[in-house]
Amino acid sequence: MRWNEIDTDVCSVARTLSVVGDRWTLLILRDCFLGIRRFDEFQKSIGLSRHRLTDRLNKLVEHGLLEKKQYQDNPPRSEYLLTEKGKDIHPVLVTLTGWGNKWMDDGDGVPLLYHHKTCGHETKPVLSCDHCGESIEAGNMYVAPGPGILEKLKRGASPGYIPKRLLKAFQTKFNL
Amino acid sequence: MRWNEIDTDVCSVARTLSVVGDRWTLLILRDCFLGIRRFDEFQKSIGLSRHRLTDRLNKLVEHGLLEKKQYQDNPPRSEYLLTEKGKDIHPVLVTLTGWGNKWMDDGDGVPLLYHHKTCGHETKPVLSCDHCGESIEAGNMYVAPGPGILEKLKRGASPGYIPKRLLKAFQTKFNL
DNA sequence: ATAGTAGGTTCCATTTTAGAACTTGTAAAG
DNA sequence: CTTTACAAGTTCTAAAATGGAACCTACTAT
Repeated sequence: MRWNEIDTDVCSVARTLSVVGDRWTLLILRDCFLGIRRFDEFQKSIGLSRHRLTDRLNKLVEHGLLEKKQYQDNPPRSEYLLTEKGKDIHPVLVTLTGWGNKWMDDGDGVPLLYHHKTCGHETKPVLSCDHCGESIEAGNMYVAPGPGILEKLKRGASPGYIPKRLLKAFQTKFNL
Repeated sequence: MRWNEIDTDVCSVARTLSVVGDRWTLLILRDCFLGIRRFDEFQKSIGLSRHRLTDRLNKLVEHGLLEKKQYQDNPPRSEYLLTEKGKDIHPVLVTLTGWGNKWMDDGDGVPLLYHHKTCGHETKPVLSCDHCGESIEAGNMYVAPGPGILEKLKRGASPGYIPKRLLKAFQTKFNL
């Protein structure tokens, strides 16, 4: 399978990765959250080739995570700004950072610390349930088929990535 | 810059991506959380070439996110199990899923829904502060230099990705 | 007149990847 | 006792993606 086919997978992880799942793209978005907006700033900050950067920025604009805005006419110069869709990537960067802070320390300690304006303290963001507020971990949650999968199952197509035993459980439970 | 150099970057996002930031690796981990353990299951589920799969699984074992465990001797057959370090990737997958659910719907609705065992309800996990419990968003948090960056600044090296204005703010605030 | 800045594009050598075929060892089916 | 299937890889080759350097354009400052 080619990478550019995974955006049609019936999986939100795969679909998200089809947009941000290549080398560099998440680093570009990291930079955006740190206030970087211009081509050369991205290039110096990240160190990828100008060639790739052009391509990645264009893709992010195409996908609607960044907006390209001309800030002067002559010569034409533009900057790249996060859209609502782009800003929504923030939790992904926060969880990636959390893992790196915990598992990829090089001995000098955590590179950057987060502070929460609301309470004024240093913070290690954790996932919690939007319903009850309690913490969400791999062990206290489970997945159920959503409309996206049920729709495909009804049409006879089964999303390949769902393990057989899970699929059977779904079929039994939902009479498919 | 080559991709395999980014693990030395003074940034937890970059360091994390040096492990899970290529095509396929996060899909392999997604499968692990769905209960997949064996080579052929991964291959059928994800559809990447066997060649790549071998390589990715080996890297995940090398980095300590998966453990390779022989479950029969003759012929030798093994399965890949999540370690503690691997299980800690869960929040990353959850936030990626959240973004995909919101922004990459193909019209059929959300593929998979999360349920929270603790409260019994469907849940959309959100990030919250481990100190006060209130929500964490891009707008109500900020970054400060941690020991990892301060250490490098004292040695005269400045992590390239920090924007100049942010670096200056750090230097003023911390007398560097 | 020369150098610098900003935002690219073009070219080529190198690296990475996909896909198919092949391997090894066992067990089950005809 | 020969073929087929399964599991987990390995090997090979063509195609695609990438990094790095050089080039281009249109100003501005020295």
